[in-house]
Amino acid sequence: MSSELSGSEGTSRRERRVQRQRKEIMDAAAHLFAERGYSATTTKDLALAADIGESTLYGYFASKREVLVAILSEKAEQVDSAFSEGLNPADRNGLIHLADKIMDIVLTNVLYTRALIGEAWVSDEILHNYVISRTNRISSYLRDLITAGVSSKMFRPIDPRLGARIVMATFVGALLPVLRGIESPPSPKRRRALAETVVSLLLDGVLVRNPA
Amino acid sequence: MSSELSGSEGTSRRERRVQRQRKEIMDAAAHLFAERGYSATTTKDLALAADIGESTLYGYFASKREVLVAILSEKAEQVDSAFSEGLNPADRNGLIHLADKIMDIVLTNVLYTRALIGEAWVSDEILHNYVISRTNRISSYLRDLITAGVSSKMFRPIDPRLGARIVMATFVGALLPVLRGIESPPSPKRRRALAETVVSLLLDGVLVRNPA
Amino acid sequence: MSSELSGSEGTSRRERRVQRQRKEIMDAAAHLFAERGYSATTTKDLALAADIGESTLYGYFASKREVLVAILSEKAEQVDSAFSEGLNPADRNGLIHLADKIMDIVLTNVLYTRALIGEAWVSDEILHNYVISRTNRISSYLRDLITAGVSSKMFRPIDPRLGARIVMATFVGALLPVLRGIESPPSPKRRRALAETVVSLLLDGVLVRNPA
Amino acid sequence: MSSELSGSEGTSRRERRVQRQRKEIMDAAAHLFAERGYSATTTKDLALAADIGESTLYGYFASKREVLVAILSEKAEQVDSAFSEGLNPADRNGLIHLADKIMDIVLTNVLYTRALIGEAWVSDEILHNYVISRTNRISSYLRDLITAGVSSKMFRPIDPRLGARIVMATFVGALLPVLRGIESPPSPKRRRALAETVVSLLLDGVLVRNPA
DNA sequence: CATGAATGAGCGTTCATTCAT
DNA sequence: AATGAATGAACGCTCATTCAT
Repeated sequence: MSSELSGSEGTSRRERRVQRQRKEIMDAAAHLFAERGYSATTTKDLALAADIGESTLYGYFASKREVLVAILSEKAEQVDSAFSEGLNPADRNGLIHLADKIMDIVLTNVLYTRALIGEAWVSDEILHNYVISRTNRISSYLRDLITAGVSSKMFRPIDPRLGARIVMATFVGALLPVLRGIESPPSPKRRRALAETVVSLLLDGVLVRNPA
Repeated sequence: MSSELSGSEGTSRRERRVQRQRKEIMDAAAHLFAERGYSATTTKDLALAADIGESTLYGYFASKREVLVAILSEKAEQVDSAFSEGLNPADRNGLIHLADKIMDIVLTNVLYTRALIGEAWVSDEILHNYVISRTNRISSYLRDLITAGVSSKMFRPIDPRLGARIVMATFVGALLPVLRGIESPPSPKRRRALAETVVSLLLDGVLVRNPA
Repeated sequence: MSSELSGSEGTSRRERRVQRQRKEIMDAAAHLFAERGYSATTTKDLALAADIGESTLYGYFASKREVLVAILSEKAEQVDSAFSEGLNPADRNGLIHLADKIMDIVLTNVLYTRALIGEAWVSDEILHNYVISRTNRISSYLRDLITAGVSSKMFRPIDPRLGARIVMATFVGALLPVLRGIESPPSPKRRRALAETVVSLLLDGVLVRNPA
Repeated sequence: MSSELSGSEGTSRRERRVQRQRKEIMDAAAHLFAERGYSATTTKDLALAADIGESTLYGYFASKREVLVAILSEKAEQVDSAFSEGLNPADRNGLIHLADKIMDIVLTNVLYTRALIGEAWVSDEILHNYVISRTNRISSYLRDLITAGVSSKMFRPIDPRLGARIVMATFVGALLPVLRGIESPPSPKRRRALAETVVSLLLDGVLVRNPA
């Protein structure tokens, strides 16, 4: 009956409150980091946005940079776990689903991703730990896919390396305006349509076939 | 006798010297802004890199931000003049040439572009004045191209808006790693090959045709 | 039944517990104050060393400075009571015993004394209340001793004021390295030997006598 | 005639001004460090005392600690150079002169020395670099002196180590009240008298000789 | 009563900009 | 025209103390 007993899994009420507060700070911070960049965001801004005293921040994070790292790490975990479910899209529908999923992950974390890219643009450490290590996995997956497509004669004989790069480039470029905040995120419906168009374009090209 | 008289066309020797100094400062600044971002670059850094006193800076620019604006404006002019020569690539070779040219412009100004993107990522003012106003023109051109292609039955009936976006996305995404400094710029030869592959992929898609 | 009633003499069980806790805090604090100084010791350090919550401290002391004052007052009491037993060393053995005793008091309270000196070095209040008021008594005792020695023709006619000062200086200087932690405290045996040497040197000087 | 030429030794007018300003800051700082200790002195205090802006400080010193180090290093140099002139006091007058000299050095640098001791009391680094390295040299010198005195049968057979320690202790203890600011520095005359008494006491002891 | 959490005040330090020369 | 020196404002961060539980 006591509060000690009420937490059955070792996460006491206090600990949960700490986690909630951390999350609130991280959300507010992601917002600011995304909007004006890490360097240009002050701890005063963070405190104000999270509605706490400036020094209270340091009860939850050891430094301003730790807030950034916590944000990015959390996001990284989410992305990793999302991709850990096997990706085996051999057909057109599978590809569309994959494209849709990637966009879903990015778009439901717009702020986090925007902050990530902003800092990765100037920090090699962030770039390698949180971007390249992730994109390498996707790139590797795409290369395998293309190689399989080519050897099964379904695809024209293109360089898998180059092909993978172009596919990724297309997605990255397509998502940038949303991440930057120029465009509002597409509805699930429009997202699906975009995925279909991209996949169709990649597979079929833009030219009319069989100009019989 | 005086320097006033020696320059008959308004660009006196003194003025030319000022312009040369401004340019040197801008080059050094572009380097630093690109590498570590505008916010994280100090005026001391700028002065050191340009080999002048910290206060001398203010003889040439009204503020640190003015240096950034000057850099971006100069770049914008270059890009605009590059695109002002009519772009009329109706055929495959014209498209390849266009792709090559865009990449050329970006890649011969890596530092400037990197600095531009870095700051446009956080500043709406920079974004609209120096990025969107530029991309809109390219986008508009691509839409026209696609519309023409579709109505002439050369292209499959795709949404010109979406098509233009995807084409641009592909280029942007492909150039990002070079801008960020992960990859070294491609040689003219490899650049041409890349342009050909991209255009080929866009036009023909990846699937084998005539699975007759 | 209540704790109020259980303690018939004013020192209830609770009060004893409070005193014990205060003592524990003071011991931990003396350690820290001695090692790094009062200013450089944080209340967090104190709480950690005393194994209590940071705010619990304020249940036992009104402020950080109160902890210091409590430490010094306790030490002052000990010293006073140690000296209150009459000091009447008229002969060489008595002097040696006195020297030994002073060193004993200081050395069994190294931490306290080190903290005291450290703070007295910068705080006039501490200096006068806890150092000078104590040293004056010893000084006065020594002056009497010397005066007696001189008038009984046992000592050469030296200024008692100056003599007392030099004797105290010798002891203070000799103990500093131990207080500062450069040297480990001497064993009782070595302490006695030191006392003998000092007294011998003071009484007899270093020159060979009667080289007759 | 130009300012370039006026500085004949490479120390330009500017450089001299910088050195003067540094010195002024160091003097003000020594005062404050001596009075309230290094930890308890803020950069604001320093700036106020030196009558400059708080940030101006950093044009002359890299950090608050650098100010301390500069003060102590300068003092160390003075002491070293003072002792570098050979110390060869074989007779009573030589000893008195030595004692007088040591006191002179310390007393003409009361503030510096007080700051030094205050910080050496809590910082091992300061203690070893600026105190022990200095005292070791004096101690070594005194041991040699005593050894010589003993082997020439002028001194009674005492342990040179212990003897040196006691001599130093006497001086240190005697100077402490002045350093701490309890007593004003003695006049040269009184200083000489003190030196004579100390040496006399050390050599002859306090007891009357030839109690025939 | 003990405590983790919160915080205002202030710390040492940096920086874009101005000023005196 | 060029600059070293100066600085107010603000930075990221710490700390003695208070408060809610």
